[in-house]
Amino acid sequence: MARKKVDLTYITNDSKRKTTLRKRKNGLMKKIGEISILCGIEACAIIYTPDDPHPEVCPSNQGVQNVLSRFRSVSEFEQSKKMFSQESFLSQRIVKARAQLKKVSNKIRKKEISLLMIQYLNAGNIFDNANMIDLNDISRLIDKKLGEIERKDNISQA
Amino acid sequence: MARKKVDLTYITNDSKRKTTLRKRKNGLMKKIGEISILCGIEACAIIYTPDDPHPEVCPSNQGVQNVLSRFRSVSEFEQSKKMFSQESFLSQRIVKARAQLKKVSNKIRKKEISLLMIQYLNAGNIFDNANMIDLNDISRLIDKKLGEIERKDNISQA
DNA sequence: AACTATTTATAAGA
DNA sequence: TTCTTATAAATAGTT
Repeated sequence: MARKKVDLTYITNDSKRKTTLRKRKNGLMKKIGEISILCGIEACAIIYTPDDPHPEVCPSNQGVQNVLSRFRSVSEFEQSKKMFSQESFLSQRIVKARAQLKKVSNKIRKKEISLLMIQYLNAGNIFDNANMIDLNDISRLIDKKLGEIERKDNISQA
Repeated sequence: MARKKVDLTYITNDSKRKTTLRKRKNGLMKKIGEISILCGIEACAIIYTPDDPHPEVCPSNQGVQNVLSRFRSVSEFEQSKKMFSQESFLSQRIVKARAQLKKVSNKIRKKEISLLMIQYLNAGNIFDNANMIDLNDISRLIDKKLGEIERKDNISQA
């Protein structure tokens, strides 16, 4: 919108496109802020720019930042690798039990993931930093469910 | 913006606020569409309206819809409940094994969830309906990791 | 990065 | 709610 009516097609000129992106991104983020304040709602925009491997999230909230930084610390993945190696001492019998649990936990996990996705999509939660993207909540949920299984066997948590 | 300069504070009048929300939401969604096309990027807005328990996602893509509808079908949760009951026949020994796996799988799960969050936050994937929010991908990843554990015990998948 | 001529968005009114 | 319209805001092209 300005000197000329814009036709809604991909801008092939690289510098023009980049400029337009910068300008419109700013405008968009401003609008998000405005609608949030004016209407007392939660709104969020995610813009993925080609140069930056990380999407621009607005408003930049702590919860999202936490998850991002957590992911970036690859060390966690290294830890889990080590953990796997340590498992090698387990007996065949336990392995069979695992196959059982695997079936159950796969299902549980699917529910968990659906739930997580919903919590994320539920923008009301996105901004509730205290509750939202805290993975501990998910872990607790899992613990509870696994606890249910264990209770069925009249065994307290090992 | 119009007849009067808007002051950036919460609109207390209910009907006015609702009208403004509707208008600005439309504008915002339009802008999102424009920037996506003009700049050849992926952009996404999530707006949470008080009345609707489900946030408005733009662009409404199939992947997100799938997850939402999956969650809404509560029957799935009922199914998983039944599954848990069926587990009651399991022996003490298996229960002990479970406690072991629980520790492992909790850690795995945390990685999984971090990864999922990232995939979601990575807007480039949001729009890749074929790859993104398909929970089967996650399941496959989990299977692979559990497979790794089982391999350590020289046991093929049960 | 700043500047305008215009287009676009939209607050208020009908 | 929908349409209209005056005005504010956004922004395409320019400098």
